[in-house]
Amino acid sequence: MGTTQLETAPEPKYWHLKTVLSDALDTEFSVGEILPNERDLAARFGVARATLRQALEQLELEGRLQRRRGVGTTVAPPRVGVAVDPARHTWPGATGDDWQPVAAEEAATVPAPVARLLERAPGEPVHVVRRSRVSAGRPVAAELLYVRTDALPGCADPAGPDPAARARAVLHALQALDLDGQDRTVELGSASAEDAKQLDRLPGAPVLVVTTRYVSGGRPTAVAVSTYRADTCRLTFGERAAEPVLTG
Amino acid sequence: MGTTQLETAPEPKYWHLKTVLSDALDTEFSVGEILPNERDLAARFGVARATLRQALEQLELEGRLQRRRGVGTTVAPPRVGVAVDPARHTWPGATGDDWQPVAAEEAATVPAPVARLLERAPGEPVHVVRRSRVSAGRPVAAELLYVRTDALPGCADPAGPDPAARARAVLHALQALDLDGQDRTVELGSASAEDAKQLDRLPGAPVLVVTTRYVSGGRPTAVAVSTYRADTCRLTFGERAAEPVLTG
DNA sequence: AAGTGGTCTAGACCACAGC
DNA sequence: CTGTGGTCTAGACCACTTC
Repeated sequence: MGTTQLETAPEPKYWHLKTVLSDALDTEFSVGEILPNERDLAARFGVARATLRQALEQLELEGRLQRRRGVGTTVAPPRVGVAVDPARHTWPGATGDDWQPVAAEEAATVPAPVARLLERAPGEPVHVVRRSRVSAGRPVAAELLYVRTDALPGCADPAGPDPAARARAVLHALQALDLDGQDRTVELGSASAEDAKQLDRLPGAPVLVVTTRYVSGGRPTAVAVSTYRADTCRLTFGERAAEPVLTG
Repeated sequence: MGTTQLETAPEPKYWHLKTVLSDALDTEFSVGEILPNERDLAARFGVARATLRQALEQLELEGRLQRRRGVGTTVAPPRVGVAVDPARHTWPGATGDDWQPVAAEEAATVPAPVARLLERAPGEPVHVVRRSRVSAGRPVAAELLYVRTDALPGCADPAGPDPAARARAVLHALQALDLDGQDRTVELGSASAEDAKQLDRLPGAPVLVVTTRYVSGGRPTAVAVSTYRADTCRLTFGERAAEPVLTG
C-alpha cells in the first residue's frame, strides 16, 4: 500500500492488484456478495480497466470470483468437489452415477485422438452419447461418450424419436459387457461452443478435460471425454473422495 | 471493417482467429517451428495486437504454442503424459519416483488449507520439503510436501548445511511408516512466484494443482501440493498410465 | 433505458534474449 | 544494439440482464 516503491518495481501492476483484491475478498467480502463494477474498481485503484480486468481474470481462474455479463462480479463459493474415480470399476451409466443422458446418435466421424484411443479408423461409425453432470444444482460437466458400434450388436438400431431415450438405450446395453479396466488422463482445455452452452459459460472458458478409456474383452471399447468447469470444480480421486461438499 | 458481414457477426474476432491459427498450425507448421512475430501476425490478419494476443493466449493454454519473451512464439510439441497415480501405495520419495528433493526446513506456518488437511493447527510446526519433477529433460512440476513433525520423531534434528540432504533425510524417514492409504484432488491454479521460477514460467501461469493426502496410523500424516505446468502436461491415472502418445 | 461485463483498437513503454 | 513477447493506457462500441 506504500507510495514510494523504489525497488519493488519488477512486479506487474495486475499481479499486485490481484493479491490486494485477494486479501480484500478474504477479509471484507462474503460469498455471493457483489463487487463494485469494473470501471469503479479501476478508478479506485488508479489503473486502466484492462489492467483491472487482468487481475479479475486471474481470480476467476482460481475460482475466487464469478463474473456474469449484464449482471456483475460476485464472490464465488468454494470449489465443489466432484468424484471422478469411483475405485469400483463400472461402465458409464451404471446405477448411481451422477450423469444425465442428453442425447445419442450414430456418428461416422469422431475426433482423431478419440479414434486413436478406440483403435478405430476415423471413418468407422461409433455411438456418440452426450451426457450432463449436475452437482449442487449447477451444471459442472459436459461429456461426449464414444462407444464402438461393434461392441453393442443389439443396439445397432437408432430408432426412437426421443434423443434421451436413445442415449439410455446405449448406456443400458453397455452394462451387459464385462469391464476389464479403465485408465484416465486429465488436462487443461477450453470449452467448445456446445460445451460452453451446456456449462453455462462463454466459449473458451477454461475446463478440465478428463479422458477415460474403458477396456472390455481385451480391447478399448468406449472413450469418455468429460469437460469440467475449471473455475468451480475440484476433481477428487481415491478412497475417501470429496469430503467437504458432496451429495451422495 | 473489411466487408459486409451481415449475419456472421456474433462470433468474436479472437475466437475466429484462434480457429484459423489452429488449422494453420495443423497444416502448415511443424513442431518447434517459429511463428511470425505478434506485430506482423496482427497486421496480416488485420486486427489489433491485443486481439491477436488473445487468440495466442488461448492456443498456449491448450498446449499448442509456446511463447518466450525475447525469443518468439513456437509450435509446441504434444503434451507430456505424466503418471500421477501409481496404483501402488507408496510414500513420496520411495525408490523409483520421478521427483528430486530440493530442500527442506521445519516451518511453523503452513497454508490454512494444508493445515486443515493435516488436522493440525496453523501454528504447529511441520516439515516442509520442496521437490522438483523433471520429464523429458524439462521441468514439469514443483511440489511442497508437508509432513507432521510428530510422525517423524527420529527426524527432529534439522542439522546439516545441505538443503537437499535434509530433504532426503525427511523422505527417508517417511519410508519407515506404514501407509494406510491416500486420496487426491486436482484443480486449476496459477503459479506462485517460486513455483513459476522452478517451472521456468512466468508467475500466474496456469497450473494443475494436485493435492495428495497420505494417511498413516489412522490419521493424515503428510500432504503434498504438486503444481504441474498446465500447458505442457497431461496427467495420467490408472493401470496403464502414461503410454506414449503414439500407438504406432 | 440504464448498467454490467465482453470485445476491440492504436498507440506506448518495459523486460528479456541474442548478437 | 535489435527484436521479441509482456505490460499498460484511454478510449470506443457491443451483448446481455434488469428494471
